[in-house]
Amino acid sequence: MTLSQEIAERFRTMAAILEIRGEPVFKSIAFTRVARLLDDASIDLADLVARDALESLDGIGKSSRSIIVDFVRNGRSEDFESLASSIPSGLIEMLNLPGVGPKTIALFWRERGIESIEQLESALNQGKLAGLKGIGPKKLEQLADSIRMRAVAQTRVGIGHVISIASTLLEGVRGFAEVERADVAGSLRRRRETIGDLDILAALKAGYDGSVVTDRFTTLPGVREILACGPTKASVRTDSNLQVDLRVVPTDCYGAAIQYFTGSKEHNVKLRSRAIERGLTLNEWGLWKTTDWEARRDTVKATAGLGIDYSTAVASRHEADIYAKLDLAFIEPELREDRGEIELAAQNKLPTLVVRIDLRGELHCHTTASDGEASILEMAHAARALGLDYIVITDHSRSQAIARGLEPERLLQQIQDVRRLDGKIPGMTILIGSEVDILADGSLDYDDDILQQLDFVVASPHTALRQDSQRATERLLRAIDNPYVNVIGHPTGRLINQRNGLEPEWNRIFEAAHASGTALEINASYPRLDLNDDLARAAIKAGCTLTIDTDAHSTAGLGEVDLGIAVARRAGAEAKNILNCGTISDIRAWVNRKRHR
DNA sequence: GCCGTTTTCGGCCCGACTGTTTTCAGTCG
Repeated sequence: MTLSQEIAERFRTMAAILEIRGEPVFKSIAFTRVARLLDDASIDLADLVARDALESLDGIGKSSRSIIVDFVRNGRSEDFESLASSIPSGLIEMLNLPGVGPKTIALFWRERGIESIEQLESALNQGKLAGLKGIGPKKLEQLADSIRMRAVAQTRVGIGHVISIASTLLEGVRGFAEVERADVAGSLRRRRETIGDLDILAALKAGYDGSVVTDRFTTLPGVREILACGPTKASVRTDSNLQVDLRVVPTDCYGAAIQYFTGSKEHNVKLRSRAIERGLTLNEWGLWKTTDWEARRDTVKATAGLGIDYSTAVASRHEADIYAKLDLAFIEPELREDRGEIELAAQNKLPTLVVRIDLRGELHCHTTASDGEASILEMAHAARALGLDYIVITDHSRSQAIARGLEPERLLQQIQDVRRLDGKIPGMTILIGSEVDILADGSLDYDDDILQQLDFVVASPHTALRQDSQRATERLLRAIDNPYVNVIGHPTGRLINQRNGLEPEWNRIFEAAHASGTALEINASYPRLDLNDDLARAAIKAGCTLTIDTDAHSTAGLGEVDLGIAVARRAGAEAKNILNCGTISDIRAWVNRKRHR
């Protein structure tokens, strides 16, 4: 975690405290906003503080600036500490309990002296919560459930696990006779790397009752528990403990609804402010002239949106119309995080995001020579069948003994094999490379006289992934400095929800990679997705070139690139930012330029 | 707490569902 991200956590804590203290919500919103700003991997906090330029960031004012400066200069902040000591620290954790919010926490604390989840649990067991205003038998039952479930409920699930569950449920909903169409919304549609809960949106055919759809949804296979079920919304928990929300809307406002339920929340908040500036109101039913909407609001509430005439809406049926009528270019779901995309859309300066067909080659994959399942030729054929023009064979280097990493002699033999096979498949160029280990000290697993015989070199860290930031920085810088290294493979070594991987000083890494002509990989295999979206975004901002590689260990693996594309799109990447969206000549030029610099 | 081609004060997005209520507060996204 960088210093900036650590300070972001402090601001989140302060926001939580303000909520529990019952301060005006806008204070905690402001602190949460500062936290989001500080999460951005590309900001150089030390530099901003040194230049006294913090307040140039939209959302940071006097108070926040002073707190940040204190943390950066002294490692602590009196403002933070006095706020933190104003409530017991155990209260903050209670916010994680589903169904428990700041008001409830404050009530328990004030009326019953409860200061932690543990105390809440024992008070519950001893019946001490009975008689509190607004707390009835159902609420007590829900509390007990929340406490029991808290360990599992806290973690967001990796996108690789959610996708198959989502497609099964989506297929189920699409099968209902009353449903015109259905899609995934929420963070899965935005392709975030982890998913809190799954959102599905269904369009109801004219003349049908939404309750029929939500009721039937709760009986789909895999549904374990029903959390809520009304005429327009149902919430369930699956056998795999994933919460799934279904929303049912009339077809006439499907576009507004999919926009609304795709989020992110922050993106939508800003969009609605933009609507207000134009005398409009934006909600899940449509974009309306505010006066029109106010005349309809009561009807909508009474009929769940079925009793209104959508032809008077400024936009409702098509998602693209919502953006167009707000004078914005269409914003792809992957960009909807309020990271500047609305401002870019207003100036028609959004990036043209990379798409799968932009990819022309694979730069990182394995064969039976190390731990892959297919031969060189089988991999090359499969790549050609996917429409690719070139493939680089990059088996593991010798230190990866467990993956049958190649000793220099076997690598030299493989060079001969590839030279012999290249040209056998029309339209496909086969290159010989290696995924060479970056050892803990930054030295490489092969000598330069071996590396210089290869067409392309991926250098990756596989071990010593817990080393401190300074050593990690020196390690990666040393690898980047090697003239034969063309891309750093899965630069952090992280695995989603399993390990954090290396946390070097990214500004130095990006600068060196850019200056030396070394690409940085977005490894598309789950659970790697490494670099992640934030770091990839910062890398592009720093002028770096990226690759999108499958790291395939089988012919099927070569096709599993979509999550990597998604990461690149979330980073705002265009084809020109991605090395393997170039031709084979571009790849050779990339290699030669670094060797002769 | 932050911000300003309507504002340096007065706003700050919007609605669904639940539970405990006789009309609404709290939570959630």
